[in-house]
Amino acid sequence: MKPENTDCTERCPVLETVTRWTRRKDARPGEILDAALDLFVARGFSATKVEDIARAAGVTAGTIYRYYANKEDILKAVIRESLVPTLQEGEQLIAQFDGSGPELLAFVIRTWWQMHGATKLSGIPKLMIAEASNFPELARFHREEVIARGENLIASAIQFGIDRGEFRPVALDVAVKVVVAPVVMAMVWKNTDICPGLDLDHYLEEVIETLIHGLGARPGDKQNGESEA
Amino acid sequence: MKPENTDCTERCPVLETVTRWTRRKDARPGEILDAALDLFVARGFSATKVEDIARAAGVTAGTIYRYYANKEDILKAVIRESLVPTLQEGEQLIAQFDGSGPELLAFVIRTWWQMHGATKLSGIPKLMIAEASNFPELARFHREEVIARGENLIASAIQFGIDRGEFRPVALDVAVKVVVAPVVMAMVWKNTDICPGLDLDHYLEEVIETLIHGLGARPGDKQNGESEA
DNA sequence: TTAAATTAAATGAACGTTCATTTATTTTAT
DNA sequence: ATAAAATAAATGAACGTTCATTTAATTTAA
Repeated sequence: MKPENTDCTERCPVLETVTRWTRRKDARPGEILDAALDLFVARGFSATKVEDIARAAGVTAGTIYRYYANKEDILKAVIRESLVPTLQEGEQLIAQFDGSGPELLAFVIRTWWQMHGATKLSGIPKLMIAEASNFPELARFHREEVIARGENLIASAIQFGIDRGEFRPVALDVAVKVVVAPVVMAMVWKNTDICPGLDLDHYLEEVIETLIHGLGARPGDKQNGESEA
Repeated sequence: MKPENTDCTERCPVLETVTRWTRRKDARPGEILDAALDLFVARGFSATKVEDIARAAGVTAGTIYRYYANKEDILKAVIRESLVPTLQEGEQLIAQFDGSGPELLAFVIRTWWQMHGATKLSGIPKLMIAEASNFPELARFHREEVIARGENLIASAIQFGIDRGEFRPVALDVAVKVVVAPVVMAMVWKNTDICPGLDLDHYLEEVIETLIHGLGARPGDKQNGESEA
């Protein structure tokens, strides 16, 4: 009986030949990023050790430096490969959507939650909030690659509703934050035990309800572009 | 001409005698907490070195351990001494308030912002979001001493509006989060450069407007406690 | 045989905490 | 009052870890 295979690095099927490890140049990066996302989300960027990522990915710390220049580079890659693609997908979904402004806004929030909130990606906002000030280059990357595009997406949905007279003519940059804030907080709460018992789905539906009626056009509203009375 | 007094620790007036330091048993703790809050907020808990706090407070690292058992204890003291008292103050203000439900909600949010958002204390939510999972005891302390009391405060304001028929009968625990989220995010944004150009006061007024109308009672609402039709 | 992939060990800086020692202040005894 | 004695504040160096990154040695695959 063989000893338990506790720290064998191979994951691919190995039949007869007992090799200590196998060369898997193409599979490594993905496995490293998978492990890194899990750990970054659970413990934060600083608190995650490169060696932990390595162990979770079935390699040694040294190996990681063959694929990524440094720890920051790992997180950038995680964002680039797993988060950014979903934004493109989201942009397409919105372009195809057919319905009212309020319906579009609800759709955007629910889709956002399905694609991020309900997945491991929900941990990234907390990560960036926590580490942005200590890793400015990381913050810049995230702002340009993720936030800017995500907010454009929300902005277009709100503008759509304003144009149809269903939302009041709020300042777009501010309104975007009003929509973004409760959703981002939901992701933060999901990845912290700050709010143990909260039913996030219930919360989100209430957010949608509140936003749609809170942003809704009202009798006395002046039209977009009009000057003060 | 004397050499510049670069690292002299004394802050009290010293006339002739050049002393390396003075004993200031009663002044030290406050100065240490002041410095600690600044640094914790700016850099996060983990990233703040005890020696940095010491230097900023005009003492040495060793001195800090005369007053606080460890780094976590410093943060607890900061919260206990600077944040918790403002909650008591807030509770009183609300008890005295005279006005409608929507007016009370707006008052609570503006007061909260004046007392926390506009001060250094605004950095604490970011701090807790960032470190809660790595310092469970700190998280528990914050949840019990700060969050629980703060949410009771919000809850009572919303309940007041529901009782007067001005707000619709939302689930209280969820509604509290709907109110809390955009304010907490404002504090987070204020302490990160995630949203560089945002006008937070404008944002907050829009949040208030949106919440009041979003939570507002509407013709078809069933009364609190009624069963489904 | 060789080059690329991977490991394992080494490096060096950082940091929370401890503690022996120094120094300022307070108390005591005269 | 005063000076010696006692107390307690504060220092600063050192310890013991931890951890990102580097380097050298090994293993694999072609």
